[in-house]
Amino acid sequence: MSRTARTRPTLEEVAAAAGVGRGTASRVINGSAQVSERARQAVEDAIAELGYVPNPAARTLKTQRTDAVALVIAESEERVFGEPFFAGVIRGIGTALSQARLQLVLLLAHTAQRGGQLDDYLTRQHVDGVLLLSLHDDDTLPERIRARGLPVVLGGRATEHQQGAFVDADNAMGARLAVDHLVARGRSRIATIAGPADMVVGRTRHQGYLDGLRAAGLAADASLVEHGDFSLDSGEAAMHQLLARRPDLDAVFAANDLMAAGALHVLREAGRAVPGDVSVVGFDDAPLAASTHPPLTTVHQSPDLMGREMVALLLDSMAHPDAPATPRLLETRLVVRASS
Amino acid sequence: MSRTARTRPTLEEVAAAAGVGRGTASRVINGSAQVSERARQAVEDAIAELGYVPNPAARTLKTQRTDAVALVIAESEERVFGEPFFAGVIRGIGTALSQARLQLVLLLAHTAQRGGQLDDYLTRQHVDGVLLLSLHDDDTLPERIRARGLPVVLGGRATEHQQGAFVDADNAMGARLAVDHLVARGRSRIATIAGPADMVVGRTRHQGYLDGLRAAGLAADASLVEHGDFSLDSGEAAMHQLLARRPDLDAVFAANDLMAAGALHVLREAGRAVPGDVSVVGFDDAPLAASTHPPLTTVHQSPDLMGREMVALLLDSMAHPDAPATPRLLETRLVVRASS
DNA sequence: CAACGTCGTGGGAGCGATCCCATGCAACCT
DNA sequence: AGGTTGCATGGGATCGCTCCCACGACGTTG
Repeated sequence: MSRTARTRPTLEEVAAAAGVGRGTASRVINGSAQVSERARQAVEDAIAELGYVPNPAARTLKTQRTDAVALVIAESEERVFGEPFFAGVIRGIGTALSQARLQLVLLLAHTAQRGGQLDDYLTRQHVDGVLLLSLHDDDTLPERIRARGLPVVLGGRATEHQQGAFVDADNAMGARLAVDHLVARGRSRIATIAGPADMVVGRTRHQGYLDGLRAAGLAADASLVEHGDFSLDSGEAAMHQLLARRPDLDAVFAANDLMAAGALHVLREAGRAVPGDVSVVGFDDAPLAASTHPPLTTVHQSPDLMGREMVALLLDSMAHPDAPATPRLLETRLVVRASS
Repeated sequence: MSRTARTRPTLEEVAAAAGVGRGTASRVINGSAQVSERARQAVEDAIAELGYVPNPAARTLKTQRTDAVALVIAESEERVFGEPFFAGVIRGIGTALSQARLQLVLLLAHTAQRGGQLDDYLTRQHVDGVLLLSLHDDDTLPERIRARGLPVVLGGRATEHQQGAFVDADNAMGARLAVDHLVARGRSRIATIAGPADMVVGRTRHQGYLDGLRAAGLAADASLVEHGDFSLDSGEAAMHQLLARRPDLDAVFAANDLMAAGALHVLREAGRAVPGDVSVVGFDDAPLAASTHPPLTTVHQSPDLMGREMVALLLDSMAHPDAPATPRLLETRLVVRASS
């Protein structure tokens, strides 16, 4: 523990201390069955005694595995941090990777380096696999990485027809649940504050909203649709528009909680009782959903699980490089609070 | 570019293709001056031709440098993500490290692994230096790492008398600026919604508040002090308390923007005009500060800069292992908006 | 013109692990 | 008793790089 250990001990020294050969010591460390109990004990004692830690560089050089995985986050999407949802995903990733004893190398992809520096880095020489979070529609990065023979898993889809392995929340079904719930509450003039039309999440949740209306036999009405950009401000602005256009609306489904919170403000200022006059449902089940006034009914999705599933998928493709990529849609569920 | 490159080329092959020896090729790659123009050109051409990327494991094994830096985030403080401030710090760290061509290894320290796994990882064998974000008061991790001979830099202080290298915002001066500003606006019954008393940030900003009062010749009054936990809710609760206790207050300094936003809500509901009756100043200059009603006057600090300074300090101690650690306090400045 | 730097160069040694092969030994079978 | 199997073992070769030393060619100097 408190030895000055200027230079770390090598496997050779451990073997010597244990009175065995290098090969046997290596076998103990890598958990081979072909070792006598006596030798195993001696080696383990020596390891503890000397405070031995295997040198990962030497191991990588020989095995051609790095035991590291890259998490790439596009700079333009750096809001990724700062959003509780992505924070949760990263946490899930971290947990799952550390259980698998893999290192997490964080790559914040600056526009400058996207050219080639990033691509050069994403090689078997540096990492065994790649996780990608939140890409643009047109990004060819996944294909480029795959072309280099590295397994990739995306968090969220970049397009509706995403190729390869990805993990995404079942956004359409989530939105559908929200609308079903509003219908069950007897609402019939259900407005939506949709996300940006140029983002898959936005489009998919909007589609789920439409599906829900159709299933309930309600007509889709463009005057009940307003788009926001997932920010609180945009939620407020959209709610103003909707109220002006359709003062008779009796429910609002917002594509995320932040916009729903904005809607709540505006409804309150406009003197509409929630949920008396208007029911409001959000999406995400973000921390703030529990502390709005009134607390927000919302569609729950689990960021932590998303991160863990991304890692699970990646481990799969690392183990079976030629198996076909299996996307995974994560279940959502409705959390009913006081706003509906 | 599009070659199938099943196995990456080695330095040996580059040298052969360029018609030079391994040594010369290595010199070109590492920018040695002792190379003829002709040889340099030949090697560079061969590198481009073959798509050569040096094998970092081999390099590390030989040089004993990893060219990687760990960023350790304590799990209990995982809110770190999800907060715009820390998101900015991480971004600054990422930028600075990539400019220095260092890799960022993210370690989310789970309580389980804190025991020894984490300690074992933090060795010269794995990383060249360590960045620590947001520790608990009693954490001995920095000392343990330093004992292993690894440079460490903290972001934020764990105690008032923090040993070693750290970067922190000048919180006391920032709070002082806020109070000075309120005094200049003619306010004299200045309340504060302070942070938790068991956090250095909370204590330091509170101290700055007291300093400001003293400088203005105003008496510190316990009835004008309420503590929150940096959340919006706690800001609202604190504001209720303050109003009940001191209906005559004419200004509030909140230790962060979120609590200030909570205070704004409560003041508005209580019918106090801001800034007519009460001036409000926050701390952080978080994104939300610009979109409160009214927009919030606040103390600006730059998370991005904090991240970059942490890296600068770390690079320093990596270059001069025996130089004394120099902490760095970052300037803050007041951003005056409509709330004061 | 011999002696001596200087400069560019090639290639050996070695970093610390893993893998594999050859070996020794005990146990089991005929 | 002799042969065969099986298991635990030690150590050589190897991964791809950097460092260092030795060497030849050239220019400078006494």
